[in-house]
Amino acid sequence: MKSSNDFYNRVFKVVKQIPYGRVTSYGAIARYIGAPRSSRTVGYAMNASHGEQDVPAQRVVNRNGLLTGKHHFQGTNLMQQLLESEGIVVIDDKVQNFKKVYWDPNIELPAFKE
DNA sequence: CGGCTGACGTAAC
DNA sequence: TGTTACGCCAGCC
Repeated sequence: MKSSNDFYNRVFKVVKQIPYGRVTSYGAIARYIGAPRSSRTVGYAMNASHGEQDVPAQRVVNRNGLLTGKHHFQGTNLMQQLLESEGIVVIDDKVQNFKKVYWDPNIELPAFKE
């Protein structure tokens, strides 16, 4: 197996492991699952995360801390509201103190374990 | 089977 | 330091 389906599965799994009040980037997840060049595909996988209620896609932003995928959410600023509800300061679709709330699975997590 | 698109990232200018 | 161009992998037409 280890096919595209697994790729999505890994992305979902990592995103689900994101702690409360923290955010991460697509590239970090991509690198963690073993696809450092598939950052774009990670975001694409997030598109399918809509079927996964346990996947806090709002905690996943780009390297700049910008809420690039907020447009894909139901509401116009639903993503921002969710992040602010977690204590994350979001101004102009940009995560403030991104360095503080940034959560890197490659650092926080020892290794990928199924 | 070929080509285009896309919630990104890095390099180059 | 800001902007532009390219690459990357997976999904869809």
